[in-house]
Amino acid sequence: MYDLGYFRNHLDAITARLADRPFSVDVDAFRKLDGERRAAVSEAEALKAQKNAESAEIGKLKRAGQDTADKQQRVRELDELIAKLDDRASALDTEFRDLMSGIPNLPHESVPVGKSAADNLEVRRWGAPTEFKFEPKPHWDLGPDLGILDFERAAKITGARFVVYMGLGAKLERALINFMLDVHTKEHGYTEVLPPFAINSASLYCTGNLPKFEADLFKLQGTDYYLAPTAEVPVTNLYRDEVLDLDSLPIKLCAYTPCFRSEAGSYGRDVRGIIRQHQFQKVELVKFSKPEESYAELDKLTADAQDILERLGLPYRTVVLCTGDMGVNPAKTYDIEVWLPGQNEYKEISSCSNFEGYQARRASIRAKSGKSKAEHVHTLNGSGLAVGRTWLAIVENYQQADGSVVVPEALRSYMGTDIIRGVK
RNA sequence: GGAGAGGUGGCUGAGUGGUCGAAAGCAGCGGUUUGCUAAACCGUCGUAGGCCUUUAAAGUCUACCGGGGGUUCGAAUCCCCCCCUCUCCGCCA
Repeated sequence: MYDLGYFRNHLDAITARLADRPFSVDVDAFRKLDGERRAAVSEAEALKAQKNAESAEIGKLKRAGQDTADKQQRVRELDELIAKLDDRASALDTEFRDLMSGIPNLPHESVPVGKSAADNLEVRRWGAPTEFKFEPKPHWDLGPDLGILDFERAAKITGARFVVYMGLGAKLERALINFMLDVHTKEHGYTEVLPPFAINSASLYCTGNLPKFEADLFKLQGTDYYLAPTAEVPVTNLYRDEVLDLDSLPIKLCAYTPCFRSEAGSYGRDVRGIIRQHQFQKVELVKFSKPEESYAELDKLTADAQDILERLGLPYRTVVLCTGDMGVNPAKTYDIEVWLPGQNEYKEISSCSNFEGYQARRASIRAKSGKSKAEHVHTLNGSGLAVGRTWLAIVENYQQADGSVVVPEALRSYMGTDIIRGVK
């Protein structure tokens, strides 16, 4: 959501930059609707002012003991007129809001122009793709062979795109969660949050998941609650409708949650293994920043996520998403892609974004210090990391010729073992 | 699930039909006083939208006292529904 005054006054520049996404702002429709809406509001408000004045008059006359029947009748008639104008004004206002909330965020000036993932800009590469003296297997073979992943039973108890982790597989997931939370809280300065996993529609609206992406969510029947698609939603909404102390910024939070996504529209993509599931675990990083510091904070947040991969010895690269590949809500996004030998490619394991004031305006998250007027903060978030994808990256990168998996040094104290062998 | 009490500005809290966008206090901001600090005193201090204006400010209007509907010429105040918080009872990991 844009600031209306800013949007009006920078219409040409905004329209030009959004064309890079590509998104075409219907400028004529905007101007027309904005004009009609303002005219309708003015008209209705003028009548309301008249009505309020007459009502006050009636009060005075009554206290003076005079008859006011005529005046009351006139206000009643005025009221009918106002009701009609109000209906029109609010209909136009709703239409206008829908138009505005459908306009994607303005890409930051540092975001490269491009059409697809092929145009993303690589900004960092760490390590080299793992080399093997044998043919590496994908995790969907390694996992079941080791008895640590069970797709068939997951399909039985729930359905497709769910998985059961068994034994050391379950423990590896838990170890990763604890490892990530420990590094972020003890060394990167984040405060741990454990939010509700079910969230209401207002929260989803503020982060931009609703109304546009309702189809991607699981809704709890008979309630206004949805299963969280990411901890970004509950954690960003922590300070919805609040005025924070500017001096307390940046606020740095991290949260472990399961994430639930219906994956509507992704049929046929990543169908094998645990790359794309209806439920996956994630440790999320969220920041509330001063506007002037938000890009420095984005770089730090991205570095915090990369640090996890480096400690685990997993090769990765980081790209800036180009205008054509980024989501509608962020102003800038870094994707961190981990090397997966089983697929022979780099695959997204974290997405770190600066939303600037786009979410904060929807959610009314502001900050002030003493003399300053409350201003909207900038919100940022990124995966730190997607646990399931980290799990499979370890299994694939640390696999041995005999099918066992070496546990990365950093996880051994959490795992209580340095190797995962088959239980059969 | 049952019974009761509540939800008012950044915070605390008064306000049961018109003079209420809302007392008072705290915090903040500007100032006076003052070796410094503290204190005291004076002033100021909500948000959004419309009009006016080149913009902003100022001015003015509209809306907002948990959310939605209703009664009334007029609602923070009365009525209905919902949400949330607290207390007690029941149930329960």
